[in-house]
Amino acid sequence: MENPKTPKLENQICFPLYVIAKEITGLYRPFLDELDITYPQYLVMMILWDGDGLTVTHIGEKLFLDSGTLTPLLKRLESKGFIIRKRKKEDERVVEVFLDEAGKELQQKACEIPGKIQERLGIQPEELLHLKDTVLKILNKIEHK
Amino acid sequence: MENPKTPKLENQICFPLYVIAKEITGLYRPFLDELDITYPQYLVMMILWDGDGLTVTHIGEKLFLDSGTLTPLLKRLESKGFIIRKRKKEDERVVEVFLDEAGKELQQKACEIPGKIQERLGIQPEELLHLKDTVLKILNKIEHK
DNA sequence: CAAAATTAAATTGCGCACAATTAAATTGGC
DNA sequence: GCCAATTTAATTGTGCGCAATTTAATTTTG
Repeated sequence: MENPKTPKLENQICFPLYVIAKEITGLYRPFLDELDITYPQYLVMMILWDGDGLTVTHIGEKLFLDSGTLTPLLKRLESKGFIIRKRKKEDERVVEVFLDEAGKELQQKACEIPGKIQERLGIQPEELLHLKDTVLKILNKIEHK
Repeated sequence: MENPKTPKLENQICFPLYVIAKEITGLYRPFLDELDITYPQYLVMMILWDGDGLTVTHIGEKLFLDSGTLTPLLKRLESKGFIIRKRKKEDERVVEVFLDEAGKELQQKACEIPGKIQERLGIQPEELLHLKDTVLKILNKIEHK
């Protein structure tokens, strides 16, 4: 402990972010358990509810994930009947992802989640928006270097 | 997409937090690679540099991690010579964690990291402090319910 | 004191996250 | 048209992260 420059947990900015991300996904867990999906799977489903037929690469760009993470995740969603993976005819390298029936039904059930989370968080929406703005601004800086 | 309450990625507060936590740990990676440790291992080492001899449970409370995560992580740190795990004589259930020689040497090398990260982030320290305050405030609310 | 309850860590099992490599399809250059 | 380069997913391997269970030690209780 001689060196005054020794990194300390309480000086870290990344650590609180790492913790809060874990804690908030923990808040989602009971609700997502009922839908039989995980938080990363929920992220994928949200993208597809907004319009399906996206490629694995495109989903990865939106979520900052690579095929090493997505391929097995998508296979799990497919095996549960939430999505369908189809190789594109014009380019057999590409896999397009579509909603399956159970995935469309899931959408209705998922509509209750945001409200429940907000309630559980108990924080002013403006404050959350401000936090989000700050985070997005920093993310933008990190990405563009 | 009929239901207007359908959760959307761009409305999520958790998603940007999840992304920024991943991105910032990504910034640490090249520097931590040189020390042959991961980010979670770095968190443990920071705690020990501040004073060693803590129990697994105590470390877990500081990092919000359980023994299922910590036990194998600590074994990896031990096998690399950074720490030593010792069962307490007065209570054999308890494992206390101490710095080993390589772990003390690591401390000196690690002192350069915070500066390099801050440089790479290129963000005003005040802004980071404000972000941290906001996150800690929200974390406090979540914890105490 | 002995049985029950509690506590601490380890173990098991599953699902990310990511680097590195591989396999297959497509594109571009000559 | 053919070969090299590129692109897209999939695969392999390692390390978290967490729920659930197990094991062992200690404490509490009757």
